[in-house]
Amino acid sequence: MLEPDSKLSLTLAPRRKLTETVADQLLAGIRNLPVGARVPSERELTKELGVGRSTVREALNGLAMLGIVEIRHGQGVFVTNEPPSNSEPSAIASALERGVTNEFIEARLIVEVEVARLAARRRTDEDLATMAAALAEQQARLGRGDIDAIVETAASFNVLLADAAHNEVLRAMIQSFVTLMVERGPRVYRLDGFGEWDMQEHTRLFAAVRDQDPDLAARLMRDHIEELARRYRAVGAA
Amino acid sequence: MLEPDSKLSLTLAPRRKLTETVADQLLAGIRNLPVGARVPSERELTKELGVGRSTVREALNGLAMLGIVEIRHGQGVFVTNEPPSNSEPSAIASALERGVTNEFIEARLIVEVEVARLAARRRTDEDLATMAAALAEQQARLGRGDIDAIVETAASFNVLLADAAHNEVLRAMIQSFVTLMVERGPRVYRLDGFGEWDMQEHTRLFAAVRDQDPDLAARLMRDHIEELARRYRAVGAA
DNA sequence: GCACCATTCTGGTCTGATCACCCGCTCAAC
DNA sequence: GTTGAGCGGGTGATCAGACCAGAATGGTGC
Repeated sequence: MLEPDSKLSLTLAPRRKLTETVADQLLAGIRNLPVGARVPSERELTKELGVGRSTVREALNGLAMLGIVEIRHGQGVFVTNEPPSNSEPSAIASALERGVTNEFIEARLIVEVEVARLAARRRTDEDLATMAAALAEQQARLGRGDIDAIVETAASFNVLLADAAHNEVLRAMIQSFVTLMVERGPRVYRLDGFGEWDMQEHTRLFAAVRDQDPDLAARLMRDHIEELARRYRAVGAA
Repeated sequence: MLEPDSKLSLTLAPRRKLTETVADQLLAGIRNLPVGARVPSERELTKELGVGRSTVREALNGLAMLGIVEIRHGQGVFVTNEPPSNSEPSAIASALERGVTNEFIEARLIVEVEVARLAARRRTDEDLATMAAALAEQQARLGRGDIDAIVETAASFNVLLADAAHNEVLRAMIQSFVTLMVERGPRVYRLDGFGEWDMQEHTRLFAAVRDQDPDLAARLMRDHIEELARRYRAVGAA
Protein backbone atom coordinates (compact mmCIF):
# COMPACT_ATOMS: atom_id res chain seq x y z
CA MET A 1 0.00 0.00 0.00
CA LEU A 2 2.65 2.46 0.97
CA GLU A 3 3.60 4.47 -1.97
CA PRO A 4 6.95 3.65 -3.47
CA ASP A 5 9.29 6.30 -4.70
CA SER A 6 9.74 9.28 -2.46
CA LYS A 7 13.42 8.76 -2.88
CA LEU A 8 15.77 9.17 -5.71
CA SER A 9 14.91 11.58 -8.42
CA LEU A 10 11.20 12.24 -8.48
CA THR A 11 10.63 11.88 -12.13
CA LEU A 12 7.39 13.52 -12.97
CA ALA A 13 5.05 10.66 -13.56
CA PRO A 14 2.27 11.92 -15.80
CA ARG A 15 0.00 9.28 -14.42
CA ARG A 16 -1.67 7.92 -17.49
CA LYS A 17 -5.30 7.14 -17.47
CA LEU A 18 -6.22 3.60 -18.28
CA THR A 19 -8.39 4.87 -21.08
CA GLU A 20 -5.37 6.34 -22.78
CA THR A 21 -3.41 3.16 -22.46
CA VAL A 22 -6.29 1.28 -23.97
CA ALA A 23 -6.51 3.82 -26.77
CA ASP A 24 -2.86 3.18 -27.54
CA GLN A 25 -3.40 -0.55 -27.61
CA LEU A 26 -6.41 -0.22 -29.85
CA LEU A 27 -4.48 2.03 -32.18
CA ALA A 28 -1.65 -0.44 -32.33
CA GLY A 29 -4.10 -3.11 -33.35
CA ILE A 30 -5.86 -0.88 -35.80
CA ARG A 31 -2.65 -0.22 -37.66
CA ASN A 32 -2.80 -3.75 -38.96
CA LEU A 33 -6.31 -3.37 -40.26
CA PRO A 34 -7.29 -2.03 -43.67
CA VAL A 35 -9.49 1.01 -43.98
CA GLY A 36 -13.11 0.06 -43.63
CA ALA A 37 -12.37 -2.98 -41.54
CA ARG A 38 -14.51 -3.69 -38.53
CA VAL A 39 -13.00 -3.45 -35.08
CA PRO A 40 -14.09 -6.08 -32.55
CA SER A 41 -17.19 -5.11 -30.59
CA GLU A 42 -16.95 -3.28 -27.29
CA ARG A 43 -17.84 -6.40 -25.37
CA GLU A 44 -15.18 -8.44 -27.12
CA LEU A 45 -12.56 -5.79 -26.49
CA THR A 46 -13.63 -5.68 -22.87
CA LYS A 47 -12.80 -9.33 -22.47
CA GLU A 48 -9.73 -9.22 -24.66
CA LEU A 49 -8.14 -6.26 -22.93
CA GLY A 50 -9.35 -7.11 -19.47
CA VAL A 51 -10.79 -3.68 -18.73
CA GLY A 52 -14.27 -2.39 -18.13
CA ARG A 53 -16.57 -1.60 -20.97
CA SER A 54 -16.78 2.07 -20.04
CA THR A 55 -13.02 2.29 -20.41
CA VAL A 56 -13.15 0.72 -23.84
CA ARG A 57 -15.96 3.05 -24.81
CA GLU A 58 -14.07 6.15 -23.75
CA ALA A 59 -11.02 5.02 -25.69
CA LEU A 60 -13.10 4.35 -28.78
CA ASN A 61 -14.84 7.68 -28.44
CA GLY A 62 -11.48 9.38 -28.34
CA LEU A 63 -10.34 7.64 -31.49
CA ALA A 64 -13.64 8.50 -33.12
CA MET A 65 -13.24 12.16 -32.31
CA LEU A 66 -9.83 12.07 -33.89
CA GLY A 67 -11.34 10.53 -36.96
CA ILE A 68 -9.45 7.28 -36.74
CA VAL A 69 -12.54 5.16 -36.40
CA GLU A 70 -16.22 5.60 -37.04
CA ILE A 71 -18.82 4.26 -34.64
CA ARG A 72 -22.11 3.11 -36.10
CA HIS A 73 -24.94 2.31 -33.78
CA GLY A 74 -26.12 -1.23 -34.24
CA GLN A 75 -23.34 -2.12 -36.61
CA GLY A 76 -20.01 -1.71 -34.91
CA VAL A 77 -16.81 0.27 -35.04
CA PHE A 78 -14.97 0.71 -38.32
CA VAL A 79 -11.54 1.95 -39.32
CA THR A 80 -11.81 5.17 -41.33
CA ASN A 81 -8.27 6.37 -41.71
CA GLU A 82 -5.18 4.41 -42.21
CA PRO A 83 -2.50 5.82 -40.01
CA PRO A 84 0.87 5.47 -41.66
CA SER A 85 2.59 2.76 -39.74
CA ASN A 86 5.92 3.63 -38.25
CA SER A 87 6.00 5.94 -35.26
CA GLU A 88 6.78 4.47 -31.96
CA PRO A 89 4.04 3.40 -29.58
CA SER A 90 4.22 6.64 -27.70
CA ALA A 91 1.33 8.07 -25.81
CA ILE A 92 -1.18 8.74 -28.45
CA ALA A 93 -4.57 9.45 -27.05
CA SER A 94 -3.44 11.78 -24.33
CA ALA A 95 -1.18 13.59 -26.64
CA LEU A 96 -2.72 14.25 -29.96
CA GLU A 97 -5.53 15.68 -27.95
CA ARG A 98 -6.78 19.16 -28.41
CA GLY A 99 -6.02 20.88 -31.60
CA VAL A 100 -6.00 18.01 -34.00
CA THR A 101 -9.58 16.96 -33.71
CA ASN A 102 -11.87 16.49 -36.63
CA GLU A 103 -13.50 19.83 -36.00
CA PHE A 104 -10.21 21.63 -36.15
CA ILE A 105 -9.24 19.90 -39.35
CA GLU A 106 -12.62 20.59 -40.85
CA ALA A 107 -12.18 24.28 -40.14
CA ARG A 108 -8.68 24.31 -41.56
CA LEU A 109 -9.85 22.60 -44.71
CA ILE A 110 -12.57 25.15 -45.28
CA VAL A 111 -10.35 28.15 -44.76
CA GLU A 112 -6.96 27.08 -46.06
CA VAL A 113 -8.18 25.46 -49.24
CA GLU A 114 -9.84 28.70 -50.27
CA VAL A 115 -6.83 30.69 -49.21
CA ALA A 116 -4.67 28.56 -51.49
CA ARG A 117 -7.11 29.18 -54.29
CA LEU A 118 -7.07 32.92 -53.73
CA ALA A 119 -3.31 32.95 -53.44
CA ALA A 120 -2.97 31.31 -56.83
CA ARG A 121 -5.24 33.94 -58.24
CA ARG A 122 -3.75 37.02 -56.62
CA ARG A 123 -0.12 36.35 -55.89
CA THR A 124 2.22 39.05 -57.02
CA ASP A 125 5.77 38.48 -58.12
CA GLU A 126 6.83 39.81 -54.79
CA ASP A 127 4.75 37.21 -52.95
CA LEU A 128 6.36 34.60 -55.14
CA ALA A 129 9.81 35.81 -54.29
CA THR A 130 9.09 35.73 -50.57
CA MET A 131 7.72 32.23 -50.75
CA ALA A 132 10.61 31.05 -52.85
CA ALA A 133 13.01 32.42 -50.28
CA ALA A 134 11.12 30.69 -47.49
CA LEU A 135 11.24 27.41 -49.36
CA ALA A 136 14.93 27.77 -49.92
CA GLU A 137 15.40 28.43 -46.25
CA GLN A 138 13.27 25.43 -45.35
CA GLN A 139 15.37 23.30 -47.67
CA ALA A 140 18.55 24.57 -46.09
CA ARG A 141 17.34 23.91 -42.57
CA LEU A 142 16.17 20.50 -43.64
CA GLY A 143 19.69 19.69 -44.65
CA ARG A 144 20.94 20.89 -41.32
CA GLY A 145 18.37 18.81 -39.47
CA ASP A 146 17.40 21.54 -37.07
CA ILE A 147 13.91 20.37 -36.22
CA ASP A 148 12.64 23.43 -34.42
CA ALA A 149 13.87 25.72 -37.12
CA ILE A 150 12.26 23.58 -39.78
CA VAL A 151 8.95 23.61 -37.99
CA GLU A 152 9.00 27.34 -37.74
CA THR A 153 9.79 27.84 -41.38
CA ALA A 154 7.35 25.23 -42.57
CA ALA A 155 4.55 26.73 -40.54
CA SER A 156 5.27 30.20 -41.75
CA PHE A 157 4.76 29.01 -45.30
CA ASN A 158 1.04 28.82 -44.65
CA VAL A 159 1.06 32.39 -43.48
CA LEU A 160 2.95 33.48 -46.55
CA LEU A 161 0.31 31.78 -48.62
CA ALA A 162 -2.30 33.80 -46.76
CA ASP A 163 -0.27 36.90 -47.49
CA ALA A 164 -0.40 36.05 -51.16
CA ALA A 165 -4.15 35.74 -50.89
CA HIS A 166 -4.16 39.36 -49.82
CA ASN A 167 -6.84 39.13 -47.23
CA GLU A 168 -5.91 40.19 -43.74
CA VAL A 169 -8.89 38.61 -42.09
CA LEU A 170 -8.12 35.23 -43.56
CA ARG A 171 -4.49 35.75 -42.71
CA ALA A 172 -5.40 36.27 -39.06
CA MET A 173 -7.27 32.99 -39.08
CA ILE A 174 -4.42 31.07 -40.64
CA GLN A 175 -2.09 32.64 -38.16
CA SER A 176 -4.15 31.32 -35.27
CA PHE A 177 -4.25 27.87 -36.85
CA VAL A 178 -0.53 27.86 -37.27
CA THR A 179 0.01 29.01 -33.72
CA LEU A 180 -2.10 26.16 -32.46
CA MET A 181 -0.34 23.62 -34.59
CA VAL A 182 3.09 24.78 -33.56
CA GLU A 183 2.19 25.00 -29.88
CA ARG A 184 0.61 21.63 -29.76
CA GLY A 185 3.59 19.61 -30.59
CA PRO A 186 5.52 19.49 -33.80
CA ARG A 187 6.34 15.93 -33.06
CA VAL A 188 5.33 14.83 -36.50
CA TYR A 189 8.37 16.57 -37.81
CA ARG A 190 10.57 14.12 -36.04
CA LEU A 191 9.10 11.28 -38.00
CA ASP A 192 11.32 9.76 -40.57
CA GLY A 193 10.89 11.49 -43.85
CA PHE A 194 8.30 13.94 -42.68
CA GLY A 195 10.39 16.99 -43.26
CA GLU A 196 11.13 15.87 -46.80
CA TRP A 197 7.51 15.11 -47.48
CA ASP A 198 6.37 18.47 -46.19
CA MET A 199 9.03 20.22 -48.21
CA GLN A 200 7.89 18.45 -51.33
CA GLU A 201 4.28 19.35 -50.70
CA HIS A 202 5.10 22.98 -50.17
CA THR A 203 7.11 23.01 -53.34
CA ARG A 204 4.19 21.65 -55.32
CA LEU A 205 1.86 24.16 -53.76
CA PHE A 206 4.30 26.89 -54.61
CA ALA A 207 4.37 25.79 -58.23
CA ALA A 208 0.60 25.85 -58.46
CA VAL A 209 0.51 29.34 -57.04
CA ARG A 210 3.31 30.46 -59.31
CA ASP A 211 1.48 29.10 -62.34
CA GLN A 212 -1.69 30.75 -61.14
CA ASP A 213 -3.69 27.55 -61.14
CA PRO A 214 -6.33 28.13 -58.44
CA ASP A 215 -8.02 24.77 -58.71
CA LEU A 216 -4.78 22.85 -58.55
CA ALA A 217 -3.61 24.89 -55.57
CA ALA A 218 -6.89 24.23 -53.78
CA ARG A 219 -6.70 20.53 -54.47
CA LEU A 220 -3.11 20.26 -53.36
CA MET A 221 -3.92 22.08 -50.14
CA ARG A 222 -6.85 19.80 -49.46
CA ASP A 223 -4.77 16.69 -49.96
CA HIS A 224 -1.99 18.20 -47.91
CA ILE A 225 -4.11 18.93 -44.88
CA GLU A 226 -5.83 15.57 -45.00
CA GLU A 227 -2.52 13.75 -45.15
CA LEU A 228 -1.11 15.99 -42.45
CA ALA A 229 -4.05 15.12 -40.24
CA ARG A 230 -3.42 11.43 -40.78
CA ARG A 231 0.19 11.79 -39.78
CA TYR A 232 -0.67 13.79 -36.72
CA ARG A 233 -3.04 11.15 -35.56
CA ALA A 234 -0.45 8.50 -36.06
CA VAL A 235 2.07 10.18 -33.88
CA GLY A 236 0.45 11.66 -30.90
CA ALA A 237 2.24 14.89 -30.33
CA ALA A 238 2.83 14.68 -26.64
CA MET B 1 -46.62 32.01 -40.73
CA LEU B 2 -43.13 30.78 -41.03
CA GLU B 3 -43.45 28.75 -37.93
CA PRO B 4 -42.91 25.11 -38.77
CA ASP B 5 -43.79 23.24 -35.69
CA SER B 6 -41.29 22.12 -33.11
CA LYS B 7 -43.11 22.20 -29.87
CA LEU B 8 -45.66 19.89 -28.35
CA SER B 9 -43.53 17.23 -26.84
CA LEU B 10 -40.21 18.91 -27.02
CA THR B 11 -38.45 15.67 -27.69
CA LEU B 12 -39.04 14.31 -31.13
CA ALA B 13 -36.81 11.87 -32.87
CA PRO B 14 -33.58 12.66 -31.11
CA ARG B 15 -31.61 10.61 -33.56
CA ARG B 16 -28.68 12.40 -32.13
CA LYS B 17 -26.80 10.71 -29.38
CA LEU B 18 -27.76 11.85 -25.94
CA THR B 19 -24.12 12.42 -25.16
CA GLU B 20 -23.88 15.02 -27.90
CA THR B 21 -27.01 16.76 -26.77
CA VAL B 22 -25.63 16.91 -23.28
CA ALA B 23 -22.33 18.21 -24.61
CA ASP B 24 -24.22 21.01 -26.33
CA GLN B 25 -26.07 21.85 -23.16
CA LEU B 26 -22.90 21.89 -21.15
CA LEU B 27 -21.28 24.07 -23.76
CA ALA B 28 -24.16 26.50 -23.59
CA GLY B 29 -23.72 26.75 -19.86
CA ILE B 30 -19.95 26.94 -20.01
CA ARG B 31 -19.98 29.89 -22.35
CA ASN B 32 -21.32 31.99 -19.51
CA LEU B 33 -18.50 31.00 -17.21
CA PRO B 34 -15.16 32.77 -16.94
CA VAL B 35 -11.96 30.98 -17.82
CA GLY B 36 -10.73 28.93 -14.91
CA ALA B 37 -14.16 28.52 -13.39
CA ARG B 38 -15.12 25.16 -12.03
CA VAL B 39 -17.87 23.18 -13.71
CA PRO B 40 -20.26 21.30 -11.42
CA SER B 41 -19.14 17.76 -10.63
CA GLU B 42 -20.19 14.81 -12.71
CA ARG B 43 -22.59 13.69 -10.03
CA GLU B 44 -24.22 17.09 -9.78
CA LEU B 45 -24.57 17.35 -13.53
CA THR B 46 -26.10 13.91 -13.54
CA LYS B 47 -28.86 15.10 -11.28
CA GLU B 48 -29.20 18.50 -12.88
CA LEU B 49 -29.46 17.24 -16.41
CA GLY B 50 -31.37 14.12 -15.55
CA VAL B 51 -29.07 11.79 -17.46
CA GLY B 52 -26.77 8.98 -16.47
CA ARG B 53 -23.30 9.61 -15.24
CA SER B 54 -21.66 7.78 -18.11
CA THR B 55 -23.40 10.14 -20.49
CA VAL B 56 -22.13 13.16 -18.62
CA ARG B 57 -18.64 11.72 -18.58
CA GLU B 58 -18.59 11.08 -22.30
CA ALA B 59 -19.80 14.60 -22.96
CA LEU B 60 -17.16 16.10 -20.68
CA ASN B 61 -14.48 13.97 -22.30
CA GLY B 62 -15.50 15.30 -25.67
CA LEU B 63 -15.28 18.89 -24.48
CA ALA B 64 -11.92 18.14 -22.91
CA MET B 65 -10.65 16.80 -26.21
CA LEU B 66 -11.74 19.99 -27.90
CA GLY B 67 -9.78 21.90 -25.32
CA ILE B 68 -12.81 23.63 -23.90
CA VAL B 69 -12.48 22.19 -20.43
CA GLU B 70 -9.73 20.54 -18.47
CA ILE B 71 -10.43 17.56 -16.27
CA ARG B 72 -8.32 17.19 -13.14
CA HIS B 73 -8.54 13.98 -11.22
CA GLY B 74 -9.62 14.58 -7.68
CA GLN B 75 -10.33 18.23 -8.24
CA GLY B 76 -12.99 18.65 -10.83
CA VAL B 77 -13.62 20.04 -14.28
CA PHE B 78 -12.46 23.52 -15.18
CA VAL B 79 -13.09 25.88 -18.07
CA THR B 80 -9.92 26.50 -20.08
CA ASN B 81 -10.18 28.65 -23.18
CA GLU B 82 -13.61 30.02 -23.68
CA PRO B 83 -14.08 29.09 -27.28
CA PRO B 84 -11.53 26.77 -28.79
CA SER B 85 -9.12 28.36 -31.15
CA ASN B 86 -10.27 31.85 -30.48
CA SER B 87 -9.43 33.19 -33.87
CA GLU B 88 -7.77 36.26 -32.60
CA PRO B 89 -10.75 38.52 -33.03
CA SER B 90 -8.45 41.31 -32.03
CA ALA B 91 -6.27 40.70 -35.03
CA ILE B 92 -9.29 40.70 -37.25
CA ALA B 93 -10.62 43.77 -35.57
CA SER B 94 -7.42 45.69 -36.08
CA ALA B 95 -7.48 44.69 -39.69
CA LEU B 96 -10.97 46.04 -39.97
CA GLU B 97 -9.90 49.33 -38.49
CA ARG B 98 -7.67 49.74 -41.45
CA GLY B 99 -10.59 49.42 -43.75
CA VAL B 100 -10.66 45.92 -45.08
CA THR B 101 -14.38 45.47 -45.21
CA ASN B 102 -14.20 43.70 -48.51
CA GLU B 103 -11.73 41.25 -47.11
CA PHE B 104 -13.94 40.74 -44.13
CA ILE B 105 -16.85 39.89 -46.38
CA GLU B 106 -14.72 37.56 -48.43
CA ALA B 107 -13.73 35.71 -45.28
CA ARG B 108 -17.33 35.54 -44.16
CA LEU B 109 -18.28 34.18 -47.52
CA ILE B 110 -15.77 31.38 -47.29
CA VAL B 111 -16.62 30.38 -43.77
CA GLU B 112 -20.33 31.01 -43.51
CA VAL B 113 -21.27 29.39 -46.77
CA GLU B 114 -19.69 26.15 -45.63
CA VAL B 115 -21.20 26.53 -42.20
CA ALA B 116 -24.62 26.82 -43.77
CA ARG B 117 -23.93 23.69 -45.77
CA LEU B 118 -22.86 21.79 -42.70
CA ALA B 119 -25.81 23.08 -40.71
CA ALA B 120 -28.22 21.75 -43.31
CA ARG B 121 -26.49 18.44 -43.07
CA ARG B 122 -26.22 18.15 -39.32
CA ARG B 123 -29.00 20.16 -37.77
CA THR B 124 -31.05 18.43 -35.14
CA ASP B 125 -34.66 19.05 -34.34
CA GLU B 126 -33.49 20.93 -31.32
CA ASP B 127 -31.35 23.23 -33.45
CA LEU B 128 -34.36 23.79 -35.62
CA ALA B 129 -36.53 24.71 -32.68
CA THR B 130 -33.98 27.21 -31.43
CA MET B 131 -33.67 28.83 -34.82
CA ALA B 132 -37.42 28.98 -35.25
CA ALA B 133 -37.73 30.72 -31.92
CA ALA B 134 -35.04 33.20 -32.89
CA LEU B 135 -36.80 33.95 -36.15
CA ALA B 136 -40.08 34.50 -34.36
CA GLU B 137 -38.33 36.89 -32.03
CA GLN B 138 -36.72 38.69 -34.92
CA GLN B 139 -40.14 39.05 -36.54
CA ALA B 140 -41.61 40.43 -33.35
CA ARG B 141 -38.85 42.97 -32.92
CA LEU B 142 -39.18 43.92 -36.54
CA GLY B 143 -42.77 44.87 -35.88
CA ARG B 144 -41.69 46.93 -32.95
CA GLY B 145 -39.02 48.69 -34.95
CA ASP B 146 -36.36 48.47 -32.31
CA ILE B 147 -33.29 48.63 -34.49
CA ASP B 148 -30.67 47.61 -31.96
CA ALA B 149 -32.72 44.69 -30.80
CA ILE B 150 -33.26 43.57 -34.37
CA VAL B 151 -29.58 43.71 -35.16
CA GLU B 152 -28.76 41.65 -32.15
CA THR B 153 -31.28 38.97 -32.96
CA ALA B 154 -30.45 38.93 -36.64
CA ALA B 155 -26.77 38.54 -35.91
CA SER B 156 -27.36 35.78 -33.43
CA PHE B 157 -29.06 33.79 -36.14
CA ASN B 158 -25.68 33.22 -37.72
CA VAL B 159 -24.36 31.85 -34.48
CA LEU B 160 -27.32 29.53 -34.20
CA LEU B 161 -26.53 28.31 -37.67
CA ALA B 162 -23.00 27.63 -36.53
CA ASP B 163 -24.40 25.74 -33.56
CA ALA B 164 -26.34 23.58 -35.95
CA ALA B 165 -23.14 22.90 -37.88
CA HIS B 166 -21.76 21.36 -34.71
CA ASN B 167 -18.19 22.47 -35.07
CA GLU B 168 -16.79 24.51 -32.21
CA VAL B 169 -13.89 25.90 -34.14
CA LEU B 170 -16.11 27.23 -36.89
CA ARG B 171 -18.55 28.50 -34.33
CA ALA B 172 -15.82 30.52 -32.66
CA MET B 173 -15.04 32.13 -35.99
CA ILE B 174 -18.63 33.04 -36.68
CA GLN B 175 -18.94 34.36 -33.18
CA SER B 176 -16.04 36.71 -33.72
CA PHE B 177 -17.55 37.82 -37.01
CA VAL B 178 -20.85 38.53 -35.38
CA THR B 179 -19.28 40.42 -32.52
CA LEU B 180 -17.46 42.65 -34.93
CA MET B 181 -20.56 43.16 -37.03
CA VAL B 182 -22.68 44.20 -34.14
CA GLU B 183 -20.00 46.52 -32.84
CA ARG B 184 -19.50 48.21 -36.12
CA GLY B 185 -22.47 50.25 -37.03
CA PRO B 186 -25.69 48.54 -37.84
CA ARG B 187 -26.20 51.30 -40.30
CA VAL B 188 -27.60 49.12 -43.02
CA TYR B 189 -30.43 48.17 -40.78
CA ARG B 190 -31.75 51.66 -40.85
CA LEU B 191 -32.17 51.44 -44.57
CA ASP B 192 -35.68 51.24 -45.73
CA GLY B 193 -36.84 47.68 -46.00
CA PHE B 194 -33.59 46.17 -44.88
CA GLY B 195 -35.00 44.55 -41.82
CA GLU B 196 -37.75 42.91 -43.83
CA TRP B 197 -35.34 41.72 -46.47
CA ASP B 198 -33.00 40.23 -43.90
CA MET B 199 -35.88 38.54 -42.17
CA GLN B 200 -37.00 37.00 -45.41
CA GLU B 201 -33.52 35.77 -46.20
CA HIS B 202 -33.14 34.17 -42.82
CA THR B 203 -36.47 32.48 -43.22
CA ARG B 204 -35.41 30.99 -46.54
CA LEU B 205 -32.17 29.85 -45.04
CA PHE B 206 -34.04 28.30 -42.19
CA ALA B 207 -36.24 26.38 -44.60
CA ALA B 208 -33.23 25.02 -46.45
CA VAL B 209 -31.65 23.89 -43.22
CA ARG B 210 -34.91 22.40 -42.06
CA ASP B 211 -35.27 20.48 -45.31
CA GLN B 212 -31.67 19.38 -45.04
CA ASP B 213 -30.69 20.73 -48.40
CA PRO B 214 -26.97 21.54 -48.04
CA ASP B 215 -26.44 22.91 -51.51
CA LEU B 216 -29.45 25.18 -51.32
CA ALA B 217 -28.42 26.43 -47.90
CA ALA B 218 -24.93 27.15 -49.16
CA ARG B 219 -26.25 28.98 -52.20
CA LEU B 220 -28.68 31.04 -50.19
CA MET B 221 -25.96 32.02 -47.79
CA ARG B 222 -23.66 33.01 -50.61
CA ASP B 223 -26.33 35.14 -52.23
CA HIS B 224 -27.24 36.58 -48.87
CA ILE B 225 -23.76 37.72 -48.01
CA GLU B 226 -23.08 39.04 -51.48
CA GLU B 227 -26.26 41.07 -51.42
CA LEU B 228 -25.45 42.20 -47.92
CA ALA B 229 -22.08 43.36 -49.17
CA ARG B 230 -23.74 45.34 -51.94
CA ARG B 231 -26.02 47.05 -49.48
CA TYR B 232 -23.14 47.81 -47.18
CA ARG B 233 -21.22 49.41 -49.97
CA ALA B 234 -24.24 51.41 -50.93
CA VAL B 235 -24.32 52.87 -47.46
CA GLY B 236 -20.65 53.53 -47.50
CA ALA B 237 -19.44 51.32 -44.75
CA ALA B 238 -16.05 50.82 -46.27
C1' DG C 1 -41.14 -13.47 -54.94
C1' DC C 2 -42.22 -10.62 -51.19
C1' DA C 3 -43.67 -8.49 -46.96
C1' DC C 4 -43.49 -9.25 -42.20
C1' DC C 5 -41.46 -10.13 -37.86
C1' DA C 6 -38.69 -12.38 -34.22
C1' DT C 7 -34.02 -13.08 -33.08
C1' DT C 8 -29.69 -11.51 -32.06
C1' DC C 9 -26.03 -9.04 -33.20
C1' DT C 10 -24.12 -3.98 -32.09
C1' DG C 11 -23.68 0.45 -29.77
C1' DG C 12 -26.14 3.76 -26.19
C1' DT C 13 -27.58 4.79 -21.53
C1' DC C 14 -28.38 4.05 -16.59
C1' DT C 15 -27.19 2.69 -11.99
C1' DG C 16 -24.50 2.04 -8.11
C1' DA C 17 -20.35 0.36 -6.07
C1' DT C 18 -15.47 0.90 -5.55
C1' DC C 19 -10.79 2.75 -6.36
C1' DA C 20 -7.41 6.64 -6.70
C1' DC C 21 -6.53 11.30 -5.93
C1' DC C 22 -6.62 16.01 -3.96
C1' DC C 23 -7.65 19.25 -0.51
C1' DG C 24 -8.61 21.19 3.86
C1' DC C 25 -8.94 20.28 8.64
C1' DT C 26 -7.60 18.43 13.08
C1' DC C 27 -4.46 17.50 16.52
C1' DA C 28 -0.54 15.52 18.56
C1' DA C 29 4.54 16.05 18.62
C1' DC C 30 8.15 19.15 18.59
C1' DG D 1 3.57 28.56 17.39
C1' DT D 2 5.05 25.44 13.82
C1' DT D 3 5.07 21.17 11.76
C1' DG D 4 3.26 17.38 9.59
C1' DA D 5 0.94 12.97 9.76
C1' DG D 6 -3.62 11.49 9.43
C1' DC D 7 -8.42 11.61 8.58
C1' DG D 8 -12.71 12.87 6.07
C1' DG D 9 -15.17 14.31 2.34
C1' DG D 10 -15.40 15.61 -2.41
C1' DT D 11 -13.94 14.51 -7.25
C1' DG D 12 -12.77 11.91 -11.19
C1' DA D 13 -11.62 6.86 -12.93
C1' DT D 14 -12.99 2.30 -13.39
C1' DC D 15 -15.84 -1.62 -13.13
C1' DA D 16 -19.91 -4.58 -13.43
C1' DG D 17 -24.34 -5.64 -14.98
C1' DA D 18 -28.75 -4.41 -16.59
C1' DC D 19 -31.66 -2.54 -19.97
C1' DC D 20 -32.79 0.50 -24.22
C1' DA D 21 -32.35 1.26 -29.22
C1' DG D 22 -30.73 0.63 -34.04
C1' DA D 23 -29.50 -2.74 -37.63
C1' DA D 24 -28.91 -7.12 -39.87
C1' DT D 25 -30.46 -11.75 -40.51
C1' DG D 26 -33.28 -15.43 -41.53
C1' DG D 27 -37.48 -17.71 -41.17
C1' DT D 28 -42.51 -17.71 -42.19
C1' DG D 29 -46.72 -17.09 -44.30
C1' DC D 30 -48.85 -14.94 -48.01
